[in-house]
Amino acid sequence: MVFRQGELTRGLFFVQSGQINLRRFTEAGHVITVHRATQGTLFAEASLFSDQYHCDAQCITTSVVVNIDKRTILKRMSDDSVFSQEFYECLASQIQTYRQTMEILAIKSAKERTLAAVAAGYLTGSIIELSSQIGLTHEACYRALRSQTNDGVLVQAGRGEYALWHSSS
Amino acid sequence: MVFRQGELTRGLFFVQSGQINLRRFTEAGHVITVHRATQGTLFAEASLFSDQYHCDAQCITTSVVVNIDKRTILKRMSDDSVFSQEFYECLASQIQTYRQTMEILAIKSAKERTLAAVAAGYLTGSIIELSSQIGLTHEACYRALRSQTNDGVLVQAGRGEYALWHSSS
DNA sequence: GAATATATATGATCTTAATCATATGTTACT
DNA sequence: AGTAACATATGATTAAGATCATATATATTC
Repeated sequence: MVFRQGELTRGLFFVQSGQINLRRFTEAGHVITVHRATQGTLFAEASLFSDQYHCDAQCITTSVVVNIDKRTILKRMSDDSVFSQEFYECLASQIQTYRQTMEILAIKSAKERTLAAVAAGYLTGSIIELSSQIGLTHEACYRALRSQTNDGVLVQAGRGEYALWHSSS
Repeated sequence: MVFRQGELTRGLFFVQSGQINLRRFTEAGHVITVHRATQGTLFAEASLFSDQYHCDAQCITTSVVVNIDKRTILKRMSDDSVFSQEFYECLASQIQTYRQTMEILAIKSAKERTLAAVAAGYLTGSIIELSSQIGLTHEACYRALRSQTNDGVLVQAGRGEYALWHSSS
């Protein structure tokens, strides 16, 4: 557990190795995966401008993360313009990721939604993980993958591994 | 067509009126709608940090967009640390907005999802608009609003206007 | 002011994914 | 090797929302 929802922010984090799930618990008891931080990326950037973390950060594999102190980074951002710019880049790419996830979530059909998620490269971990990211039960996800495989749109590379079918090129 | 995937970036855009679809073509030939930019919002923020646009931007209605020059904004960001910080906050708050929307989208029940959206202040325009934002048909949305009103959780302020019921405080 | 378009609203039916159930394959631990 | 825990996978049933249909209220246009 890197941090918990409601804890006072102590800055953002860099993933040196492993994967970290950012999950938020709603008052209705729902668990939603807000983001999955992967090796070489930052997470909790928005914490710079809020006092409390608004989600849980939990390692899903053995991970090494580096905590980047809040005040230190705010100071460096005003001093070092190159550093500052690279930081924006990072935020902008997160926005793109969220937008894409939302577009995928907007797809009604489970079959099509699952395909879109696989096409967008969301199936890196387990299928259960994928299903929570795209708002489906894992059963519906399995069925969608099977169905797309039967249709020849996806190919099953192994147990729990699916990829887009590349027609002859 | 505002810009195409692969074109050299010339900055970001502000939507004065209309709607613009951002679409990406995957290597397998699939089309993914990454974002639909609406009136009063920015899009292609990430273009500041890359040489080429990585998606198509196509108007879906007659639209007026304002191009904000890339070098101008980058220069100002390195010169003016206050502007820079405000821009950063703008991106960070966009991320939080997306997270909230995703949280609402993650609610399975139409009734609960609609309530959450109203509670979060999403019902500013028409109910049809709300329904498209939260991934429901407008019929399901009307029914959810009626049901929550019957339960006394919402009150109907007028035709197409609903608000949270405030118990005595 | 009449005609047209659009938003609100609700009923009936149908499709789909959730839920519940069960089986098997894989990994981790002892 | 045996067991526990978990992921993958699929079948059966159920519940929920989509779809189709219709009615009315409001807004817009000529």
